[in-house]
Order: sequence, then C-alpha cells, then structure tokens
Amino acid sequence: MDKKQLILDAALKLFVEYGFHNTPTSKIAKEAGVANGTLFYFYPTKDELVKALYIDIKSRMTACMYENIQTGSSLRDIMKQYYSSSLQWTLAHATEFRFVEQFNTSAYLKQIAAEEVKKHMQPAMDLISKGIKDKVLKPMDVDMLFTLIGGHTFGVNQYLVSKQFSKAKQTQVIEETFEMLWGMIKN
Amino acid sequence: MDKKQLILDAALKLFVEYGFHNTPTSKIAKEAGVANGTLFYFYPTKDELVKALYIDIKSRMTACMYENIQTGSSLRDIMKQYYSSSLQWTLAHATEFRFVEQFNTSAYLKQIAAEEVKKHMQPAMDLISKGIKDKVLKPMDVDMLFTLIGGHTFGVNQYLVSKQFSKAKQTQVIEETFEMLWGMIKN
DNA sequence: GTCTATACACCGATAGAC
DNA sequence: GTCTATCGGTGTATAGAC
Repeated sequence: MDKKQLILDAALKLFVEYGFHNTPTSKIAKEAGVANGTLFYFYPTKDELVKALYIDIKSRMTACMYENIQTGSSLRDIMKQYYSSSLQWTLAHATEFRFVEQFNTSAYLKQIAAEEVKKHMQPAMDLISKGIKDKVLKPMDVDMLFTLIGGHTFGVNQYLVSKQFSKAKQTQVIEETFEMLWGMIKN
Repeated sequence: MDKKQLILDAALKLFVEYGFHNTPTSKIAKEAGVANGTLFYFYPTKDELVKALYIDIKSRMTACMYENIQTGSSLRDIMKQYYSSSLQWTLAHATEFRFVEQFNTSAYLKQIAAEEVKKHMQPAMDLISKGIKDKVLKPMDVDMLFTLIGGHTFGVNQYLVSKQFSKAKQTQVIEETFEMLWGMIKN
C-alpha cells in the first residue's frame, strides 16, 4: 500500500479519536509507519493533509453512493435508493462520517471551495428539482426540501449509530423512516 | 460585568471564528480585556474553559426555551411551542449554536458526563413519551421519534441560517415546516 | 483577584544525507 | 522518495509582585 494512503488512513483514525488539534503530525507519521519528513513530502502542511483527507473521503462516498443507483425507476424509487445508500454508507463507514461531521463544523470548511462542496450534492439537488417540476413532490423551495430531507436522513443516521441493531433491523428502520419521509414530501 | 463572564464571551467569539485549536488563551484574555494569568485563575486549564463554556451556553438555552412554554395547551401546541422556541433561539444565537455544533462533533463531548447532556433534552423526551402513550403520536420507539424530530429541526435551522429572511418569512417557514413535521409524526 | 514576566514543552516544518 | 536530526515559533501554564 502506498505511503500517501497510509498517512491518510492514520490521520483519519487519530483525528476522529483525538481531534485535529490534539493529533500531532509526529503521531500520524508513527501510526502510518513512515518518517515525519515523509508526511511533509506528500502534504506540504498539516492543513493540506486535513483538506486532502476530506476530499478523499467525500469522493469515495459519492462514488460509492451513485454507483448503485438504478436509473429508469420511478422518482420515488430512485430517492429511496439514494436514501438507503447514504444511510448504509455512514453505517459502514462510521469513522469517515465522524471525520466529515467534525470537518463540516470546523473553520476548515471555509477553506474548501464552494464548488467542491456543491459537487457532491448536485445529483440529489437535480433529482429534487425534477420531482418538484413533475409535481411528484410538494411545490416548495428546492433548498428547503433538500435540507428537510438532509435533516431527516441525519436524524435517522444518529439513531442507527446510537443503537446496535442487526442488519435486518437496520433495513427495517430505513424502510419505515423512508415511508415517513416520503409521506411528508410527496405531493 | 464580571471577568469570568467576559472571558467566556471572548472565548465563544474566537472559538467560533478560528476553532478551538487556533485560538490561544492569550488571544482570549486580550479579547476579554484581562490578563493571561487571570484566565487561568478562573479556569485551571484551557479544556476546562471549553467545557465551562459549553455548559454555560446549554444552560442558558434550556432556560430560555422552557421559559416560554404554556402548559395546559394540547400536546400538539406544546410541541409547536418547543419547535418554534428552539428554532428562534438558534436564529437569535447563531454564534452560540455554532459553538455547540462544533463541540458536539469534537472529542470534548466524551468529557462531558452523559447526564449533563441528557438533562437538557429530558423534558422533550417526556413530552414525546406522553404523546405516544396517549396515542396522539405514532406508536414508535421514543428515541427514534426524538431523533426524527431533532433531525427535522436541525434541517430547518440549517435552511433558515443559510437564507437571509425577514422575521415574517422566518415565522412562515417555521409554521409550514411544523405542519409537515406534525403530519409525519401524528397518529 | 489581577497583573507581568517567563519557563519550558511541544509541534510544525525544514535541511540534508542516503 | 524516504529517512534522521533539529530549529524556531508558539502557546499553556506557573511564579510571584501588587
């Protein structure tokens, strides 16, 4: 495995456990099994490392989520697939999710270009826009519907993470909460 | 104004702007108009200061929120009051809210006793429990309904903060989204 | 209680050999 | 590309006068 990735993996683990500030680069290098100087060979500053990690995780999440979407289904079914995919992803990548959460509420977020952030939610926005235009979804401001769906998903994720459910029970919760969400947003 | 509070105010402002780690105690003291040593007279460590600030804000938020609740109304109306109050509070205290968000996703959270965290959401939990028992709310796991409501509120808050609405428009959004929420959770 | 002055640990980043 | 060694800046926390 290449050292660049080993450094990212080590950084992820330590950042989530101790926070950005309480994780010295020396510890990251040690955890990754590389020398301190090597870290700075790949990432010119610690800040750059943090941002690179964010972009890396976001990209992998987006790729994974959009990979399994079956276009051609009804809008409702596509939305359900997105919904399920995103919840499944956070369940399977709890550490990554916690890092993203931490990053999103930190001062680092401003340092990431707005396009980089928007890029990942564009397909979902487009889907919602289409739903409103086709009168399948309630006639509301797209941004509002988007944040409503996002908030719902966030809440369910919190719930699933806080409990130790079996796969089957998780799937059931995802099904149930999607029905509730759909009932709220459908026209 | 007493120096202890001045320090908290300064810390809040700087933490939100630069993050915990990029805010040295020296800057906090300067912003508060006190000497560096004075800060450590009141708060033995920087960590203690961060935690004290969290508890201070949470307490003020809880006090303010529960102050304006009219008991005796229907459960639906009480919930609406809670909902409205909490959104109004975050709108009026955006900085405090961002600090709490940052704190909640940080490693500091573990250092706060679970009771301290639960204490602030207990009345809301009780209300939901009662609603389920009285068959006014859907028969579901209390925790799940709680996180669903929390997620919804969180989403709407994000939306309101991201837009620059007039008071009237804000109130309208709060009304509308409560109706959607209520439609989703009522039995 | 509040201040000034300072100790000293720590960590991000660099230099330079291999 | 990767390492070791180290420098210099920074920041938490303390000591001690008032």
